[in-house]
Amino acid sequence: MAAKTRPKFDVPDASDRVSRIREGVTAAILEHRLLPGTKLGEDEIGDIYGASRTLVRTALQQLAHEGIVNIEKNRGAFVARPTPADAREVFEARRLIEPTIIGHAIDAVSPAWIDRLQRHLTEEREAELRGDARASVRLSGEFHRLVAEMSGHSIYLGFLKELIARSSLIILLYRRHDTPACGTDHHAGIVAAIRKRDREAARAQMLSHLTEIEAELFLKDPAADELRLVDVLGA
Amino acid sequence: MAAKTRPKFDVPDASDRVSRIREGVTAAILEHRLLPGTKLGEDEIGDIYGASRTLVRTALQQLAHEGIVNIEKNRGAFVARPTPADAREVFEARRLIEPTIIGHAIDAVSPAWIDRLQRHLTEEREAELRGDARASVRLSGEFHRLVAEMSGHSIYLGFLKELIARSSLIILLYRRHDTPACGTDHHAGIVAAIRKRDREAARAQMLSHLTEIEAELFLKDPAADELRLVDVLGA
DNA sequence: CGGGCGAAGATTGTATAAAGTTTCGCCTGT
DNA sequence: ACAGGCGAAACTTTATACAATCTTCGCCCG
Repeated sequence: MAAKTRPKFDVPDASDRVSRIREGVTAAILEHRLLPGTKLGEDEIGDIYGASRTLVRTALQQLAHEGIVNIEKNRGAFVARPTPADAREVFEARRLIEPTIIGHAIDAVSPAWIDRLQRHLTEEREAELRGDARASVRLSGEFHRLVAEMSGHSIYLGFLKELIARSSLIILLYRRHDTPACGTDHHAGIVAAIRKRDREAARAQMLSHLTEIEAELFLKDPAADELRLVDVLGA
Repeated sequence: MAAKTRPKFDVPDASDRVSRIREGVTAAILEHRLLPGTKLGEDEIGDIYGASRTLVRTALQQLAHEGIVNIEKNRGAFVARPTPADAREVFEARRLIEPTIIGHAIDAVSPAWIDRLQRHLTEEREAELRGDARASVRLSGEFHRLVAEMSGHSIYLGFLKELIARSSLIILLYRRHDTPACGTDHHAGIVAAIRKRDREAARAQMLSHLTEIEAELFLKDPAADELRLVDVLGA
C-alpha cells in the first residue's frame, strides 16, 4: 500500500500552512521574542507569512486553546499574560503529571531513546555555552516534551504541551533572578536515572526539578500592572 | 469602572453562535445520538443551526482539539472513534487527576456547593428512574465536571472536560453489559465524603469509582472493525 | 482647563464565492 | 466477466468582500 501518497496519520504538526503559522508564532512566544500582552493583528501576521486572514485566524484559535494566546471578542488576539494564580496551577499540574510520565518513559526505554536524550543534553549544553538564551529556553522546554513522547501516552503528551507552553510565559513574567532558564544539570541527572531504569529516583528528581523552578519565581500580583509599561517601552 | 459594559471575563461557553453549535454537537455526541464514525458535514450542520460554514468549521475545530471529533484533511470531520489504547490512557489520566481534584474541592467546600451537588444527585436519580438514558449519560459526566469546577482549578477543569468527553465515547463503544452509565450510588457516596470533609475517603471513593467504570469495559481491539458495519446500518 | 460626547478610522466577525481534492460511478479494453 | 482508468459530482479548503463592533481623536460644553 502506497503509504507515501496518503499521510494516513493525522499529524497536527504537519507541514500545512496553518501549522507553519502556528509553530512560527509559538516559537516566537516561547523564545520570548513576543512579550505577554503583545497584540497579534490578523493582517500583520498574514502579511508576514503570506497567508490570508482565514488561515491566521485558525492558527490563533488553536493557540488560544493551548492557553498561550487570549482572544477577546471584537478586540483581537494577544499573547497571554498568566496570573500568579495561573502559575501556581500550572506548576501544581506539572508536579502531578510529570513524575507519572517519567515512570512510563522508563517502561519504554530503549537504546534509541537514550541516544535521543543524550543528543538533547548536548544541544542544551552547547546553547548555554554560547549564551543563546532563546535556544536555551526552547530546549529546556523540549526536554520535558521529549520525555513525554518517550512515555508513549498521547493524552499526557497533549496536556504537557499546554503546560510547557504556559510555563515558558510564566517563567518570563515572574522569574526572580536572571537565572539561565532551568538547571541543565537537573536534566542530566534525570537522564541518568532513566538510563539506570531507577523509577523512584527519576520521579523524585523530576519532582524536585519542578519544585525548584517554581521556587525561583516571584508569584506576587503587582507584577501585572507593573509590566504594562515595560512591554510598551520594549515594543 | 463600569464592569457591566465589558464582559471582562472571557467565558468560552458564552452565548455566541459558535458556542451554541459546539455545545449542540457535543451534547449529541455525549448523549450517544451521534455514533463514532459518523460524518459531520459542514453544510448539514450549518443548515440545522442556521449558520454559515465558517462558524461550523470553527466549532468543529474546537471539538477536534477536545478529542471527540477527528478532522481528516480534504475529507471532513467525523465523530472520533477512540481505540482501546486511547481508552486506557484516558482512564489512567482520570485516575491520576480526579483524586487530586476532589482534594481541592474539599478545601473549597461551602453550603452553596453542597446544595449544588445535592441538587445534581436528585437530577441524576430522577433521570434514572424515568429511564432517560440520554440524560443519565450526560448527568453522570456532569457530576465529575461539577466537582472540578468546585475545586477552582481552571487547568484541571480544562483537562477533565476533555477526559470526560472522551470517556463518554469510550463507554459507548466498549461497555460490556448494558449497565446504566456509571453507578449513581458512587456519586452519592462521594458527595457524603465531601460533606464530611473527609479527604482520604473522598479520594479513595473517587478512585474506586473510576476503576469500576473501566472494569466494566471490554477493551479489545476487534471491536473497532466490527463496529464499522454497525453504525453504517444504524444510520 | 477638564470631562464627556460623537464621528472617523481601523479591526474583527460573518458570509459568500472561487479553487483544489477526493470519491464514486461508469465505461472501455482485455 | 472483470480490472483499470477516465470523468463528473460533492466536498473541503482558501480567498475575498461586506457588515458589525470597538478604539481613538477631536470638538464642544460646563
